[in-house]
Amino acid sequence: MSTRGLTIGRLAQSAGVNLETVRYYERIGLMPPPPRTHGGHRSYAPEHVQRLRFIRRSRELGFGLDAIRRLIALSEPGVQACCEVRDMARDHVASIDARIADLQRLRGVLRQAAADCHDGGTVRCPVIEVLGGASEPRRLDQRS
Amino acid sequence: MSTRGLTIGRLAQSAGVNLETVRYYERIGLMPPPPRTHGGHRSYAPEHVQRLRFIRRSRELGFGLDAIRRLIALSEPGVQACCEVRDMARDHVASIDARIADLQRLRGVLRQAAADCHDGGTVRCPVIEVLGGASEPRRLDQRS
DNA sequence: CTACAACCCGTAGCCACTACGGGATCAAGG
DNA sequence: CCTTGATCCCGTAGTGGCTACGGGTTGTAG
Repeated sequence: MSTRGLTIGRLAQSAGVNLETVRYYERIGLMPPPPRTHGGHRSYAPEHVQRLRFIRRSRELGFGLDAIRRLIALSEPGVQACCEVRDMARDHVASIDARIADLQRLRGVLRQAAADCHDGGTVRCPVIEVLGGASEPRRLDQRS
Repeated sequence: MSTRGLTIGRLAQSAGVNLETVRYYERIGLMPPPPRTHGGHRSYAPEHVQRLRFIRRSRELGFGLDAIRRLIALSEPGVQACCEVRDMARDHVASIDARIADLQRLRGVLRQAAADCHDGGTVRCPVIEVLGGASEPRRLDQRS
């Protein structure tokens, strides 16, 4: 056969994604199961590259896989869903704003503590003091 | 016994941490295994509250559990390790800065795309266009 | 036809928890 | 003393988004 498709490795490479990740996306239904060769190897068409790039770019922009699933559905041709997509983008911007604000607060506290440590003039380490200090209960999120 | 310690529930409550999380911290060696009552229930002393608060506060400030382990070791009385602690704080500030910069970039792209969507004058959805577009390979991190 | 790369699949690991289930224990009230 | 109900015990599995491993099969270039 002359016009056979891309192997999973080439697909992954041309979309800039790990090979194992492609299989993972297929398992969770984010990439469609492609046709197989006689021997069972996956054989992809150029549309698959498009789709995988779309997913990667969306991930880069911070969307979760569920959101990406929705974005894919909304971007199907024939679906007039620009407003919904725009709203998702706006919501996401808002959550990014919140994350940034959060990080800036942490940054402030830590920088100050590290700065106080400047010339070792204090008896106790100011950073440790900050860590030991009390604070309002605040929910921890799952990031490091 | 009159002066018996706190139950795990009270400890968790007074440090503002989930009860299951305390047991998790013990499993991974972040909290020491406390004495037990006759019937096998954990019995904590006030120092444990201190330590758990330290951990929670460090988590809030974005340190990972391994880093916290190091911070705890460095904050033991008698250890003169203020500089190392300060360096850890500085490193952490740097990584927070990187994350903020990253998020601000995403934010810019998304906001622009959402703004272009303003009055539906375009044929295709600008947000979808952005998601479909190419970009430099960039490592994805594990956050949503 | 033989090497060897690339693929197959299932499973387990990562982080930092959180949740569940079925049983034991504790403290207070009757 | 006995019951009741809250709390605790432990082990295990699930979360998100991958990544890695191992042992076997297939595809392809020389």
